[in-house]
Amino acid sequence: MTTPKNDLTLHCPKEYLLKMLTGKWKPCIFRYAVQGPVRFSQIMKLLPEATRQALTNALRELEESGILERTVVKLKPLHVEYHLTELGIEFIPIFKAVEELNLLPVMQKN
Amino acid sequence: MTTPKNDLTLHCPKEYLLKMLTGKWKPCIFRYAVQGPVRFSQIMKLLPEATRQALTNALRELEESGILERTVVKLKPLHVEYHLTELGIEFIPIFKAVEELNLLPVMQKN
DNA sequence: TGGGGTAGTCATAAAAATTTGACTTATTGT
DNA sequence: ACAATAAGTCAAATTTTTATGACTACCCCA
Repeated sequence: MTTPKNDLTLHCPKEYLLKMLTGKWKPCIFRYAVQGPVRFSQIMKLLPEATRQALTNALRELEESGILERTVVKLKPLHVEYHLTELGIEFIPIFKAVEELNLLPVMQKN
Repeated sequence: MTTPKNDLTLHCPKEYLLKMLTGKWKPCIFRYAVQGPVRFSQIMKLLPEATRQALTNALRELEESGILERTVVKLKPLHVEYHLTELGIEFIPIFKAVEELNLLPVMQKN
């Protein structure tokens, strides 16, 4: 997401933000990050079906969107931590709104 | 979206819903539909960059997700109308949450 | 000096989404 | 009967996204 390929900003600047949270793994990662800082290895365990590549892509995009920040933690076993930025925190209500949906009619289809 | 290829339901049932609203044009169409029923031709005028095909795809997916309903209006010039279903109405708060984001830090990047 | 852990990168392949351009169907106005 | 409008469909090409598998870099401990 260096320069958004499918740039919705012209027509719908706000929907463009919705796009920032989409992709196969970004929503999941976002929700983990809401709980507190997460490590790369943690995410891999939480999402065993995702490949390293897929996760680094998702994380880079979340970074470039300004939603997550990556920091190297110089401790014990040196590791990397991802945490929500101020902008990222502003996205939380969107997920709150998703949480409050009545899923039943949808889930029954599957 | 016959059967979702990238099925997030296993890990994140709710994010799967977010996916229902994404794609290049679905968010835009959804927002028009929130204002009231919209016709195919109207949407084409509102989104001149989208092709017919792209719009029919998006509309079919929104239908299959149970968000929009398609009805043929037997009047004047016979036409087709898309309007939000009950489930669709439940999605409105998600967009409300998007509306309330502080966009400035993001928009300045572009 | 050599593992083991953590966090990646890189090139390539496969799959999914989107675009292109031509063609279709039904209804209506003249 | 003819053309126009509204709402499409279809096959093929292109673009974007995601997956695969091999390889790298850094630090720490024994």
